[in-house]
Amino acid sequence: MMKLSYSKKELPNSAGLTEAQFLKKYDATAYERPSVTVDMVVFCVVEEPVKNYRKLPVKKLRVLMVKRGDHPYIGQWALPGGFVHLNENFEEAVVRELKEETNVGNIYLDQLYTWGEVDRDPRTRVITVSYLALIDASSQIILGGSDAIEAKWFTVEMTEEKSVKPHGNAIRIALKLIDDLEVLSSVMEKSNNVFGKISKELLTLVSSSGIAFDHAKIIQYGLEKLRENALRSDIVFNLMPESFTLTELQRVYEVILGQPLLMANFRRKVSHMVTLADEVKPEKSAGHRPSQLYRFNPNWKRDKLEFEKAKN
Amino acid sequence: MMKLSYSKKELPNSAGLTEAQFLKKYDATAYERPSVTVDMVVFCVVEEPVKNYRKLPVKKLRVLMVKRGDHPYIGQWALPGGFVHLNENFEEAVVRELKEETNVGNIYLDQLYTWGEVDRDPRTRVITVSYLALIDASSQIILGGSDAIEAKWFTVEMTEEKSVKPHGNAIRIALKLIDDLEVLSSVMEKSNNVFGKISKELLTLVSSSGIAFDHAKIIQYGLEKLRENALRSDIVFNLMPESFTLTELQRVYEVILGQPLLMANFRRKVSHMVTLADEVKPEKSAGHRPSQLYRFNPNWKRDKLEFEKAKN
DNA sequence: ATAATAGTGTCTTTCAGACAGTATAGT
DNA sequence: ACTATACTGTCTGAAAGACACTATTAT
Repeated sequence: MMKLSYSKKELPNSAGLTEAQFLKKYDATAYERPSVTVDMVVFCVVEEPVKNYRKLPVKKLRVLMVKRGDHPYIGQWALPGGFVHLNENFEEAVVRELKEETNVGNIYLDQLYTWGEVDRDPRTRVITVSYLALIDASSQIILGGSDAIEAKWFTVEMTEEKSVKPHGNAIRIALKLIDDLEVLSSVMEKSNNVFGKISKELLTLVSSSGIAFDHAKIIQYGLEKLRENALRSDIVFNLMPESFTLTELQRVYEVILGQPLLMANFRRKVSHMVTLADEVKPEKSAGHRPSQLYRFNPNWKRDKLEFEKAKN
Repeated sequence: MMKLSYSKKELPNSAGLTEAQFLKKYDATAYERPSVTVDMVVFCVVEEPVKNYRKLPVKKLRVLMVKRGDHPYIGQWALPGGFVHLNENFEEAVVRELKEETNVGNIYLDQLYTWGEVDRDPRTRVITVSYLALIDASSQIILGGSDAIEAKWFTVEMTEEKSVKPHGNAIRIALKLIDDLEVLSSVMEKSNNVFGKISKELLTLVSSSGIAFDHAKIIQYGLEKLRENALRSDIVFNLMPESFTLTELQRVYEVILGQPLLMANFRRKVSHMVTLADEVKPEKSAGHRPSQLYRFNPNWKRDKLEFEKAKN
């Protein structure tokens, strides 16, 4: 190894500059640079009452959308989000933007994907770091923050359907965002494109009505990740209130996964992630056996390990 | 609903501008903007010969690194990558940068994570979209592309170790990048931080020797994702040559997962993803039963479905 | 009694883990 | 014969799926 007569910090570059000199001279505006934003896919699950007084309310998955007040896509609905300031981290930007539109504080955040297609915004090159946010519907959000921004929740419905294509098969995905007043919709197509021996999943936007930019794709991606992680982790509990019945929990899983689950098996699966709250759900005129309330056990992984150790 | 006298495109905003007028006036430089780069974690698996003539060569996981010729971190090793041009997509930038340093063409790419901490680069705010790239070692790469950039492969070794902390437990991760001439190393810590009821995994850099920026974290993240996906998908085949023996395939899985696998079970697991190549591995003085060659079957998912249908 | 939800027990099927056993080459 | 890799068969136990059965409440 070469013997250094400089300390690391003083090592000069090919122009003879030390690091301190180099940084002083560095021109951050030498190249044209893209805009960077964060967008949030904020999900929550709410109950919709049902006519039959004995039946349980139906759970619906909702996503938060914001009405665009300016070009481009003026009047259409977009994901909440905004530009990342130079002196803030992504998650700080997410929290700040969310505060401007809602009063949400401490929420679950997870980075989803970064969208950078050249033409995705007609104004200029805009790169969007998207985040999945999950909130508990009982901590009711007051929409409309400091700005006079129009924001509301839409019920999410997504259906998939195989479509036969000349070059291999594809899946057609229909996304509907439903509200008392309007229905937004989008059709996407997921195809398996093969480059040489490498096959890659490609999601393309076929049509979009009322949903701005490529935000339908971002919602689809967010829901897909939520589905994948629902069975592998405990993130679903971020959608639950402090205490809940196991049936309520099951309905939340079902609305995320888009399919019914068998009660006995579901309870076996989640049993080690919850603890009995030792209370019964207070219901007026339930007309059926009262249900136990449970809480999420944040230490379930450790507890499970100890339980299995004790068994052997 | 309000009746519109304008078509959507002609709808004026609050300043009375149509979309065309708005876009013409739009000043893309109004706000200060960050730099955006792509960085690639390029893995391959190579064989290291062994003294005993009968024993099989040992597989090693390698990652491609580039020597920094300028400040900051001059003389240290960094992931290959570079600035994203305004008129190119991320993957185009990745392919372009990879061409400048190697002669690699058609390779597997998958977006990993976007790193945006304010202080991660001393020059200015730099946001990095990281990509996982897998290449087959037999398609031998010639290092050093158009530029006179010094690039080479380092063997990756990562060990994890529990460390007890006052606030909950943490995992200490030691990363070593090994080469004939030098050893780079880094220590990281993965902790479970709890904010309210939300618990979040946090990876922090404890120390880094010879590895520039936060690139040790990016390598760790890339290897973690590779491990997770190795068992769930077929991406490992992107590390394999056209034809291979099942033992070779198993060794590649083992070096990724960092643990030995039982042969019989492994073969059961991968059997439906490969097809017999109807050849035997040409070996000089093997001293053991010759092994069959297999190829990856890109249609294994469809074939598996049909096979299960036929059974019922 | 009825209809609704709440909750448990258990059979079956599937799949991962462990391991014993056989096959085939070169020295 | 020995030793190395190559490959198969099968036992076992854990987990997932399916479903029957019991419990409790208001009307």
